[in-house]
Amino acid sequence: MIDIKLVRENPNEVKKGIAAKGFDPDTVDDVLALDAKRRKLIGELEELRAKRNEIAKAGKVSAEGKAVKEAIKAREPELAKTEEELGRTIAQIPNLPSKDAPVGKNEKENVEVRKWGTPRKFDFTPKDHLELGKALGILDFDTGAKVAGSQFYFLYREGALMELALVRYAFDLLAREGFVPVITPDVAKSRYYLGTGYMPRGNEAQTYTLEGEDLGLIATAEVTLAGKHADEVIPEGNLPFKYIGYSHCFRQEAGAYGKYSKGLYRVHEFTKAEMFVYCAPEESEHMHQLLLSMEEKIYQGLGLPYRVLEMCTGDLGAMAARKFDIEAWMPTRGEYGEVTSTSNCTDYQARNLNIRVRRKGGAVGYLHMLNGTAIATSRTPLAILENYQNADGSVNIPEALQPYMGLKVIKRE
RNA sequence: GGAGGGUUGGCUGAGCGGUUCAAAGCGACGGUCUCGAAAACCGUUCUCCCAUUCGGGAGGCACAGGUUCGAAUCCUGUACCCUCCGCCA
Repeated sequence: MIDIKLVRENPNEVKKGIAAKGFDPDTVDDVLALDAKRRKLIGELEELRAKRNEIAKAGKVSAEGKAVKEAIKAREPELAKTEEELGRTIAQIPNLPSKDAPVGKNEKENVEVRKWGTPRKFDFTPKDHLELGKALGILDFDTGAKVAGSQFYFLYREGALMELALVRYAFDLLAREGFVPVITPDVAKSRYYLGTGYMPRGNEAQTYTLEGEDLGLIATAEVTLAGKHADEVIPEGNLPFKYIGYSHCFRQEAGAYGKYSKGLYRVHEFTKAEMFVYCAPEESEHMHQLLLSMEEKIYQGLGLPYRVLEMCTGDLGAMAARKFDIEAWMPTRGEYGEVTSTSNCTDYQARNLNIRVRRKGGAVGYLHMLNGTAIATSRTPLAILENYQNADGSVNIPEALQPYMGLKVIKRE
């Protein structure tokens, strides 16, 4: 949620930020009107309550007291309704983009920050990961579809081992950097998936919900790691908290079909190691760069050529003030494809989940929250299979994973 | 799944229908003292609304309803935590 005070005091700046993100700036006027209405109702109601308190002091049954009670009861629903409406409306205002975020309408205007590595030139026609995985007997979408539906898959043998190796590789690397390894639940209550911005309904619905329960399958450990400290006030001296979380991730991907959606690029369930940071506001920009540098370290370690993109304002989404993606080279696509994303959500999620910091001076305020992909074990194996393939259909294992897998190449005799 | 017990400001913890407009302690912050610090002493330390200078008012005791002139306190429902039993990886 955005700071209502910011909307009141600086409506034009808020409108500008909203418009840059491609959201409707008129929402600001709706919020201001509802806020004014709310304050007027509070004034009236408080006057009545003061009267009630005065009458109650007399300490006896009174007809006037009864009348005031009825008047209060009659007015309270209108305030409740206004506040509910205000809450719903203000939730539609996204986090404002950072001043550093490049202005742009959509993903076409994202800015390439840098490139690392050189895409390999093949002296044979490279196969895509589906063909490679099937021939090697390590990746099986057919059985996934049979048992769970389309866009689910089974992993076998080295495919299964590679997933575990990738997770372990990322966990070991990040634990050395001071991130606390965490395994979280794969489900969370609605408050947490909604508070982190994952909707179960609508055009871009992500979250699967459990029938008859206030629970949803998480789309990322960001949800559970953000929920971990909900309603807490954390002493400044204890920050930052840096976590590397493991979870399965479930996504409806409603309406997300395109030419690159096949195979491991877009699936309903995958495993992910996700970084998550809580820090003081003035530290968040630095932490964001730290998360990005961790991601680059991971992909450099895997020897996958990549480029870093900074999202323009129009492609930031509601939560992020600033966001970087890493795109790894995907040979059969002939271009780079997203494998990580790191967002600085500033105080926006913290306000949703009521997570605050107690400053050294004694003041209390919302802290900043950031997330970043370490390894998604769907898209990263995709990139490994395609980049490390040999003419005979075997696939080399990146050096960094060899100790975890105990082999150097995946091949079938 | 069954039976009990519990949930109070940053923390510990009183209160169990009207001198409590949530006691007390701890911690934190400001001040006095000091060359400086510690100790001691004084003050501040939930949220919202109005005045925005002194201040005034309302709400808040897990959450949502209800009873009452008056609810942290009584009633109903829900969530979570603890103990025991059952079932089970």
